[in-house]
Amino acid sequence: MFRIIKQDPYSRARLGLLETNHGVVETPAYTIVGTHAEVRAMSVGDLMKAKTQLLIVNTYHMWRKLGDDGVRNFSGLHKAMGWEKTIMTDSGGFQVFSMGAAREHRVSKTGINRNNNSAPSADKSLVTITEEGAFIRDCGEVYLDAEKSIAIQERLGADIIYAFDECTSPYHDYEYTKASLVRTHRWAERSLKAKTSDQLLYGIVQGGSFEDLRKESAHVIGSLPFDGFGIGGAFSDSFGSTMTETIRELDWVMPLLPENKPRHLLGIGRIRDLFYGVQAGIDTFDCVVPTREARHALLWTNQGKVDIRKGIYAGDQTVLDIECGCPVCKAERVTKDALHHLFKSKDPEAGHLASIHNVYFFNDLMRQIREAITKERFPAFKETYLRAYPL
RNA sequence: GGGGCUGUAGCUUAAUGGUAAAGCGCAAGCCUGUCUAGCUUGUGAUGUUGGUUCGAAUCCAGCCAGCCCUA
Repeated sequence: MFRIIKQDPYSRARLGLLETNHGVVETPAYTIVGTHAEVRAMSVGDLMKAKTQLLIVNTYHMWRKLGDDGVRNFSGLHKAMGWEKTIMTDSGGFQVFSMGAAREHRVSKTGINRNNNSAPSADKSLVTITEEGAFIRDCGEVYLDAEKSIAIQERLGADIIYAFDECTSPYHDYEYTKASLVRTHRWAERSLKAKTSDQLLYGIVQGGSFEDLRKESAHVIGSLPFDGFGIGGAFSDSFGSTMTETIRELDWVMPLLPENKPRHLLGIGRIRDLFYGVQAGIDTFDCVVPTREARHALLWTNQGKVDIRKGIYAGDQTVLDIECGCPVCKAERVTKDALHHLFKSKDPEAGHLASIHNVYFFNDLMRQIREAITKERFPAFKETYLRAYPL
């Protein structure tokens, strides 16, 4: 289970050990996203070398990929992936959002989607949500609900699984958000009831950006016999910009959740987010940013964020990040020039090397945060780091 | 020396005599429980001088440049 081994005297941050069926996760920790049971552009060996402790796989996508029969006969994620450490699966609730309200409202996880030039037909919601569950038009209509999600997640066999929830959009009004919240709470109880395995089941707190709903959700979900809690929702803002919304929501929610159980911030994880999340008492994070941005040539380094495609890096024979201990920077000493040209020529090795670097960078940042908490200098570390790296 | 071919953006190519397009490059931005190893925006050209025409990248002539053939 979960053990808090040190409480930060200056904030709600804590150092913990999350014991799962596949190893112990030192928290605060980063979760790398491997949607279809593989982290794009990375092998299991790469993930190990990049100090990865745990992965998250997506239930909806695995279900769609394998089919009902494939799920029934599935050998389990650990075996299928060759990954012996901790794995969590998302419930599929977020896909209901991203294919539904997110599409219709043209929003992403953290705000208005500026990349909204898609054809009008692409903006129609593909989802119909009822009290029972969600109907999704995805190459024919499919149906997902709490019992189904839990059944699939049990077959997938991750160490940590999530209750089926509905994620709301920042453009949903109070009325809708409240109705959705009540439904998510009923789905949470159904998820608990449906589970027959010894997997750890996390409940998900929703409530949008409404204080009373967030608090109500934290109270209701927090009092159910879950093994841990996810903080979900699409935020109308991220820590990265004005850092008002999400941090405010965490301040409402976190004090109401049981202290001794792990908390996971779903889908959030840029650098600022991590510091403010840890400070608020978050134990684990997951986010596609390290891997997706790596494939999009955006590298997070100790010297700041680098878009390695830019022309100034052509001919730059210095190592990507001289202060980085990752295999790409330290062992292979890959230069900015080399990475630049790999990206320019669309060589698959570009995304591969970039992913190793970014994943290592985020995992190592979490290690430094744990070390700072151990030494009781988390606030100072946070201030120093964010001053040098205001992203 | 003679003959031929070709000259459009930094590059590679479009454009029945009728608003000079595109890809790459370059530049700026975006990505947060992955339908995205991707997306958006911007930059920038008819070798040159004349002629024909209401109108020329396009037709004609001279010049310039490159390539080919030939003495």
